[in-house]
Amino acid sequence: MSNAAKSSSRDLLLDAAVALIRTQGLHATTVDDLCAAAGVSKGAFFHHFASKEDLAIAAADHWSVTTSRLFADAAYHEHDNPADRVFGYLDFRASIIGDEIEQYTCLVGTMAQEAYATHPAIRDACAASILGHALTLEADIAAALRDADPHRADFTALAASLARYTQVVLQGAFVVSKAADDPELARDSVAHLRRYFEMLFHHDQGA
Amino acid sequence: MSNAAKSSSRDLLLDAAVALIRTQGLHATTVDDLCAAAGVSKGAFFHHFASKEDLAIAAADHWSVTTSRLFADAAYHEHDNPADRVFGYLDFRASIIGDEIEQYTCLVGTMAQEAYATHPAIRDACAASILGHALTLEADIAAALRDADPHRADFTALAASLARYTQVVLQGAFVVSKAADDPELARDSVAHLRRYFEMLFHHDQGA
DNA sequence: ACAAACAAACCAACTAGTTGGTATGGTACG
DNA sequence: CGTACCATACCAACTAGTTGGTTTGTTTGT
Repeated sequence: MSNAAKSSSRDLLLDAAVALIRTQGLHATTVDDLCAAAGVSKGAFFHHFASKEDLAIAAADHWSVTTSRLFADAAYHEHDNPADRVFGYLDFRASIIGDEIEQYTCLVGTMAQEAYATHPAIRDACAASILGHALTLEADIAAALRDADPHRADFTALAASLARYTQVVLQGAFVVSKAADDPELARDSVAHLRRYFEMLFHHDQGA
Repeated sequence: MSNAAKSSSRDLLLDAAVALIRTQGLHATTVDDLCAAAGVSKGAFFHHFASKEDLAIAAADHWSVTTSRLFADAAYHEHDNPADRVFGYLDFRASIIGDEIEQYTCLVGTMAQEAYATHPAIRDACAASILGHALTLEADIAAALRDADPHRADFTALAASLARYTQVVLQGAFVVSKAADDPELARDSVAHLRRYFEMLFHHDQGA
C-alpha cells in the first residue's frame, strides 16, 4: 500500500546515477551532481549509501536488474528455434540502438574502465553484470550449435565463449561509436556479429 | 648530436601520461600524479601543455605515432597474400596480449569513454587514432575479399566496415577483459574475429 | 516517544592552474 | 674575447575552487 508510486530518494539517486554516469562517466559525476539530479540533499545521499563507491556498486546491481527485466520481457524468446532466439536477441540489441548515444550505451562497461585500478569492488560488480547477462545466452547458443552440427564435441565451452564474445562486440561498439560519435557504427558491428552467428549456425556437416 | 638520449620533460610527461591514464583512466590521473611519475615540476607541466586537456590530446597523438610505428614495423606485412596479411595482423594483435592488462589495453579507447561528454576535443583525437588505425587495414581486407569472390560488388565499403569492426572487437575485448580481470577473454575474442575473417575470405562463388 | 528519512551548513583534503623567480644556452655586438 | 641580452626550460610555493564526506538539527510515520 505504501509501496505504490514509491519513488524513494534511494531509487531517485540510482536512476540519476545511471543517467549521469552513462553520459559523463563515474569520476566526472560528483555526489553533488547526483543529489541535484535526484532532487535530494547530500544528507539523504549518505543516509542511503555509505560512500560514492557504495552507490556505484548499487547502481551496477540496479542496472543488472533493470536490463535483466528488459531482455526477459522481450519477444524474441518466443521463437521455437534456438538459432532464431539468438538472432532475435541480436536484432533486439540492434533495434534499441537509437540516435542518442547515452540512451543505448552500457553503464557497467563505462564504469568498469574507470574503476579497474582504483575501485576493484566496482569493477567486480560490473564484471558480474556483463558476464551474468552473457550467461543468459549460453543455452540458446549451445542448442543452435548442436542443431547445426551434432557431431561437434564442445558445445558448451564454445557457447560460453560465444556468449561472452557477444558482450565484447557490444561493449566495443559502444566505445568506438562514442569516440566517433556515430551510432551507425554500433549497428554495423551488431550486423557483423549476426553474420558470424549465421555462418556458425549454418549446416556444414563436412569432415 | 644534442638529440641523442634527449628525454625532455615533455616526452617524459607524455610517456607517464600513457602509462598512468591506461591503468587509472584520465580523470583519476591528476596533474600531480603525472609530474611525480615524470619527475618534473608542475611548472614544467604547464610550460609544455596549456591544460590537462591539452596534454590528453597530445598523449592521444603520441599514442597514434607510437602504435603506428609498432604495426608498421611488424613482420606480417611481408606476406604475399592479402588475406595472410590480415590474419598476420590479427595474430600479431593476439600475440601482444600479455598477462598484465595495462600493458595491452588501448589508451585512446580508455580516454574516449571518459572524454565523450566532457571534452569533445579529446574524444575527437581518440576517434582519429582509432579510425586512422582502422584505415591501415582497409586495402588488405578489400584485396582479400576480392580474391575470395571477384563478383562481389562493394569491396571497399565492406572492407571499411570490417576494418572498423576489428577495432570494435579489440576495444570491446579490452573493456570486458578489464572488467573480468582476465586477458584470456581478450585473446579469445581475437580468435573469434579471426574465424569470422576466415569464413569471409573462404572461396564461396555460389549464386 | 522513537527511529528512520531527510535537510543545510560545514570541513579537510585535494584539484587544476598561477605566480614569480632561476638555470642554461645561444647570439648580437663592442 | 667577453659581456649584455634574451628566449626556452624549468622549479617551489601559492591560490581559488571543488571534492567526498561529516555534523548537527529537523521532519515524519508509527
